[in-house]
Amino acid sequence: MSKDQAGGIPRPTAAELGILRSLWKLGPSTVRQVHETMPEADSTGYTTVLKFLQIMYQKGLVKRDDSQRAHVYRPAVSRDETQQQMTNYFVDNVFDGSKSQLVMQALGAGDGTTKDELAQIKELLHELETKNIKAID
Amino acid sequence: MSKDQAGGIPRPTAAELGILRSLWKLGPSTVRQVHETMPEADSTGYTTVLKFLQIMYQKGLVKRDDSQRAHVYRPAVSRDETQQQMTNYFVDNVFDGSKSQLVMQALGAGDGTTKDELAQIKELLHELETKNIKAID
DNA sequence: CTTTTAGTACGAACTAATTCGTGTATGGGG
DNA sequence: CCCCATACACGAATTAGTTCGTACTAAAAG
Repeated sequence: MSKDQAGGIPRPTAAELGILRSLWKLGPSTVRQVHETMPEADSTGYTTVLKFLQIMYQKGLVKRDDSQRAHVYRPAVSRDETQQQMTNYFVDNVFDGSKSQLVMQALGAGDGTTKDELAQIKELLHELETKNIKAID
Repeated sequence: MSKDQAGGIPRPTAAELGILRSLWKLGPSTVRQVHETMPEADSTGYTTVLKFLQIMYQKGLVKRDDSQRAHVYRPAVSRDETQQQMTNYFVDNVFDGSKSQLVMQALGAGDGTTKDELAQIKELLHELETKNIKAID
């Protein structure tokens, strides 16, 4: 079962993703800042967060400025890129590669989509439709 | 970092999901059948598959009929249910709980959506819209 | 009846991911 | 100058997931 893809930056693990989410929200931050603002702040030790940031630095998931005593970390991968990558992987493994199946499942299930969001999606859908006439047909 | 949810059946791991996918496709099957029809058949040992089915049986992910010498396994969880569950978990962790963000991401990215699929989605969207007028608004 | 074959069970090795303790350095107050 | 608070590094324990070898059993073939 393959884990990461040719050349690129590896998919973050669950814990790594949690930290990336903090960084995406906070922007460049010290270990302390990340630790303090994490949802699981009290259940996770400071050095655990530190260790993850170090690992992630090695893997190339974050960049860091160590010119100050308290190093400042920032994401090396964008939120969009990562979401894209993880969604592709997810679709392949859970929906046999069918994006539309995923979309149906997500939209179909219960609540969670407001009028505005629906409108937004509809718009995107319309755009795609016109584009696809040329692309696929 | 939580792993499974109150009371219910745990999310399958990567390898377990692979086996479930086989079972969903094949229907009730022996270990041999699952093993032979797996995409990774040659790279995965027979006893590995056996072991997973045993583990999954313990966890309640599969049911089995052991009245014959070669036990027959079948999914204890439906494909839809599982996809639903895994999608919810995924959305929570990767898209901060926003289903519509996931949908946008999935639809937006490149190819992979045919005219028919778009039409299908549009239809579902329309249904939702009318329903939601009462539900949310 | 004996041998081969196809099956289950299960321990245990191995790998990946997570978590933290301990050592050590450094900058600022007293 | 010394101490304390705060920081990084890193080994190592722990937990989760994966993989397979080996032992044992039962049916079928000879």
